Amino acid sequence: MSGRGVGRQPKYMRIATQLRAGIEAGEYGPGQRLPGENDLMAAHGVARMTARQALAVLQAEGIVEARKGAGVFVRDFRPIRRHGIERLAHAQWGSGRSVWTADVGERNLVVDSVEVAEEDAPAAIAGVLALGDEDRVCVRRRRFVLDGKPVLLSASYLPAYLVAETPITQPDTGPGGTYARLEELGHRPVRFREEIRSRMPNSDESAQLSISPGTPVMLIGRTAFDDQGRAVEVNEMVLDASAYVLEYGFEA
Amino acid sequence: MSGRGVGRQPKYMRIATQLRAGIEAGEYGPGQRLPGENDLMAAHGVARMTARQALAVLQAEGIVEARKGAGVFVRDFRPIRRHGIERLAHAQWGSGRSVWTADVGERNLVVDSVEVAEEDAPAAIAGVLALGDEDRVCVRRRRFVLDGKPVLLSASYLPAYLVAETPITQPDTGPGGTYARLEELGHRPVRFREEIRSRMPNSDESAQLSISPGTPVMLIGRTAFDDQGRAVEVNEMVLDASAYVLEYGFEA
DNA sequence: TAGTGGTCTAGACCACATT
DNA sequence: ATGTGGTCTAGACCACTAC
Repeated sequence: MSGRGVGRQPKYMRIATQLRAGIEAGEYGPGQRLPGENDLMAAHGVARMTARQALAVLQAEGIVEARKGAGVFVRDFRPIRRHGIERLAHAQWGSGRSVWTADVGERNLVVDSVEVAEEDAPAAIAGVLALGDEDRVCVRRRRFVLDGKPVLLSASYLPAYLVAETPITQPDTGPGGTYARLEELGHRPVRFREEIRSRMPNSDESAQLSISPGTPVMLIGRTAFDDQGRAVEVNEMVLDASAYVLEYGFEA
Repeated sequence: MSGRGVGRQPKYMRIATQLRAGIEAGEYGPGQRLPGENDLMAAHGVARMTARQALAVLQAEGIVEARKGAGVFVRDFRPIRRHGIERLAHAQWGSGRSVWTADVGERNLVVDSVEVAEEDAPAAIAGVLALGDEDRVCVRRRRFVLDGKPVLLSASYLPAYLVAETPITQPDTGPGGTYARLEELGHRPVRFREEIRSRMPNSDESAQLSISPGTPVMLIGRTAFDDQGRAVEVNEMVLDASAYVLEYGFEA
């Protein structure tokens, strides 16, 4: 081999850096095709694996997307804004609107699939909801699709004995959704806590959200409390991080 | 080659899946070493590149960390909790405490480096702060280190003409920090907006936070408004996502 | 059909960390 | 000194996409 010690940097990294610069300079715009493996082999006189490695760097950074049989393309981002606080104001769900219409502006965010089940409570959930070992939970799993692309998985956990025989155990919870039903049950949510983390998706999340390599997920864990200070719902959400900006506004 | 069509899955993926299962089953605990490239080659009868690819999958998922010359190890996570709202309550900075002491509990989060400069405003910042083309900004760049590991980069932008000749242009802003000084200038922050995104780090962020492969960053963009509704500060933060949980609590 | 990215082999040398 | 992961070559066959 020749001159690896010279550049101080691995070849694949130099190639990746050069391509990245081209993208940032607008030489390759969003949606456009980059030089492929064969192009890079010829242009830089390297083996296929080395060219692949360079492209893999950009994929891992999430700025580029490989399409089998077609090429490698610059990714485009159009995240939607999720208002963490206003969207849960009582006026929103008190008036019969879906909590999800406030989010998206002109774009089309819809529920793709709903699945309701009664299950044993995972330990972490049971702890938050203050359930006993025997208590079960009602789980509402939903997937949301934006313009045809799945962007959000949601699993809502509620104490089974609390919501039994109510529309909450049905796919369609009726006007105002789960929170309006909880209010009718005497457990109006008055306080919320949201916890946000981020990590790379596991293979399951990756498949369900068809997440491209190099894209993390954001995890929102929301707990709803009634006026007794009692946790009545835990909602675990998994978001495609490239599709979302979360916003929180508050007073000092 | 033999039998790739049989398993329906690539070899490296089968190997990765098996290792992942071992980790989830506790067979390899946090901090423990996984079978290395040579082990996997022998155990599965594959070439080095294939074994590498399997380990690369787990690295990209952020659940495993390679240490050159030593081996591949299961990562350990101990995120710290950042309270997005209580921490900015007036009582916190009004009484002369640092905004950063409320966060961390027993652990040791300290400022590693401070850099203050007057610069031209980036377009996006200028827009939020409603600056003209000629206006400049005071930029306060800081890096925070938790138990020896850098976890947070912060860049605070303020209109230069507003903070000129004040302690805000000094590395040490005095008791209560920037917000206490803004209050003395008649621009007490009364409202905040935080926007949260997540993506993979660029090479600069990766280096400054020494982020391991497969770990995203969270970006918090905070805007502070005074009682005139005027934006007086924009703070752009980059967090190591494996080190943080963000928390927001609010009323319905 | 031609070209693309995806997987895989069987070698090699290197810098590095631990023993 | 040994073993580890990191880089790289030069081949190969495959499935897929676009024409």
